[in-house]
Amino acid sequence: MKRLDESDFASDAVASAKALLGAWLCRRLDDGTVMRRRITETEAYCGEEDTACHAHKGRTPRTDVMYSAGGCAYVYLCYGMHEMLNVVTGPEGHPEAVLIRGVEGAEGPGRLTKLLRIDRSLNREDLVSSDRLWIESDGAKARFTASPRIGIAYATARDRRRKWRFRVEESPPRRPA
DNA sequence: AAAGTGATCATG
DNA sequence: ATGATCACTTTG
Repeated sequence: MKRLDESDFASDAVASAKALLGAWLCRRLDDGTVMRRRITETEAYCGEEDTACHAHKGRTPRTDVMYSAGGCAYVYLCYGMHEMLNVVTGPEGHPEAVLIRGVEGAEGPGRLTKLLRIDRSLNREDLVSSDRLWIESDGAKARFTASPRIGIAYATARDRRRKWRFRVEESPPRRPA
């Protein structure tokens, strides 16, 4: 098991979104407890050209963090109540991020942040060096399925159609021998 | 099906 | 200052 570093977050959001499936999202609370959950679902958001991406209208106070080099967290509040966790990827200056949509035991972007107590105080947290939030992986590639992204009705039809949502394939039900 | 909730950004 | 919008979840 290896902690992901700068090089692991350097690739584009689509590649990163696939690679993060099966990796462990790790969180250390102030009281010292550490939680680790396997990532089961991700979505890629890919630059100003991607009309589904928050940064498609350019750099604003909120999207500024997406322009930094891959490896930090982008956490924002959605619908006034759900904290959403993203991992910024790619080179500095190009706003790409992977939305973490689910971990084992907490399917749904708002549920996993609640479970792992992730909120906007972790916005801009450096996942490479932080002792509060990081990712580990054994490098194994998970089998996954690709489908269109959720909740992006505002995007162009072309971008709505892109299959940039990725989910680990469920292990086949074990049959008695 | 619809509410609940508040930050964000574009408009004035 | 105001108002529309929103990468969602829960409840009925």
